[in-house]
Amino acid sequence: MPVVTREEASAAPRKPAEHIPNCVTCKTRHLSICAALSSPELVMFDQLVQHREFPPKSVLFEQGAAADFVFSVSEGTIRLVRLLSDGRRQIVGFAIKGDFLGVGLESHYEFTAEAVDTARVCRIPHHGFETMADEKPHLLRKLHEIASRELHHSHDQMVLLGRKNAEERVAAFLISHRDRLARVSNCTVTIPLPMSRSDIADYLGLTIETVSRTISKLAREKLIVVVPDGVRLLDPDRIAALARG
Amino acid sequence: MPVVTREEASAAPRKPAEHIPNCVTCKTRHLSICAALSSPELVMFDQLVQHREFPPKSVLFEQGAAADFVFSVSEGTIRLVRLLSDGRRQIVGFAIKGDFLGVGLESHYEFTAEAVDTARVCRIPHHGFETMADEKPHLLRKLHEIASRELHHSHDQMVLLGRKNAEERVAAFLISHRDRLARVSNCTVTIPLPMSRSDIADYLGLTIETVSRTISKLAREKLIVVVPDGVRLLDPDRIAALARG
DNA sequence: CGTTTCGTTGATATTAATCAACGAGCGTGG
DNA sequence: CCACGCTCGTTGATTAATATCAACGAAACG
Repeated sequence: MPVVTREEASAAPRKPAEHIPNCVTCKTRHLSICAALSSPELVMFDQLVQHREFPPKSVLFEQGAAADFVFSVSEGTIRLVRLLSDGRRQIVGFAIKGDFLGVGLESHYEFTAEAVDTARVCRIPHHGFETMADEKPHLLRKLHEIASRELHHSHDQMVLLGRKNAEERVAAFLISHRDRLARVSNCTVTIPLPMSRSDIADYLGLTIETVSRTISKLAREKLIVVVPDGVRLLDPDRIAALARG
Repeated sequence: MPVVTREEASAAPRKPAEHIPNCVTCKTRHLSICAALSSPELVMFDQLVQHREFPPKSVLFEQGAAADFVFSVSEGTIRLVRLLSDGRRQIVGFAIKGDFLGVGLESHYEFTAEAVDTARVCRIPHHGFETMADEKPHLLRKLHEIASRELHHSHDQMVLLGRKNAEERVAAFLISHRDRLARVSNCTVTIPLPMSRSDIADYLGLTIETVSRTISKLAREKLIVVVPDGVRLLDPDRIAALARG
């Protein structure tokens, strides 16, 4: 089964040509790891950073490969994928603007990261970043805060996967995704969903069909409206209540 | 339904009377957070530490409560519990000797911790510990390593909960638990399981009955033998293969 | 020594998975 | 430009895995 064409799946990231991005003038700075850095540190950081654009379906890095880079996401959506040998897939997270990849500073990536839509990232050589973290405790502290937040979120996800039914899972996904988007944009009730039903299913431990049916059910009950590439929450409170379980 | 008697559920920890534990002479030191500390730092650490013993079913701390202490486990097994409002329960982890609780340095505990059997812990006031971490980057670095390892493990658990069947879940639990025990004791094929079937079920996102049936099935297939308060692996390799999925 | 808890096993129910079909949208190439 | 193939999402019918309900024996406990 041919899944992707050579062009779109090319692992080679594109360098954006238009204008030169800069850490100091970066608008997503305060949302990202860079919020921990002072102005002079930002200048230093800027020396390390490589700006890259990954087209849809391209791979940022592969599970098990040497973790030569860490990443800060500037734009787009990235799925974080774990595979079983027989093809079963679990998505352990979606990274969006402001998110950091490689927070564990591990020597090898523990999941594969694939662009869902066009993703722009700051790519930082692992070694340089780690050196900087070792020299600047407040950066390490920020890194630890990020890891702690992710650990907390992964516990939420364990509750979801272990104990919630399909409807609760989908509702929880919508609310959690909305909350994350709200932090980095002005999204409130209309939630863009660039990822496929298959991605959502593999994130929620369900099948495509169950996700589709559940979304249809929520729509039938007038809790949401399905819009192109997303959903709109008609009754966010009741969705949130459902999500809680 | 009276679950526990006043005596055993009393939240008040006991102070061990026999001999005075000491961080410098502590035998589990190299397994724990303390591995990051130098000798003089250990002395300093010892000033902060309160040694406490928690009887079975007693609560170390409650989800949502102010995180006044962090903990290092010296002995015993502790279950880390998340509850839904309707009583559904998800155990997000079991802490054993060498494990650290409160790794996120969060202001409020994000789960409840309950002793499964008699648990001995080093309890450290949050504030003092955090101050020390802020002053000693290598301690913070160690903390971050621990958090990263836990994050990795929680991703494994997401794969388990989202995509593995009952047999794979039980096998994975046995192998993972064995590996953790092996790091801190000489356990290899006979795995002590102080936690109840109910605990295992709530950890694996299954019911008591399914856990029981699955263990019986593995025993019937001569992959394990059920022993009092544990199991013995007859064919660790095949169990491990099952666990992988 | 009764009572309760725990683990096990059996019978049945239920949820979500699987199998299947179909239409819309999209890109490709005739 | 249109036809074709492909992917994607949706919906329906059926199956399968696990949950639920129920009963029981053994061990633990007061």
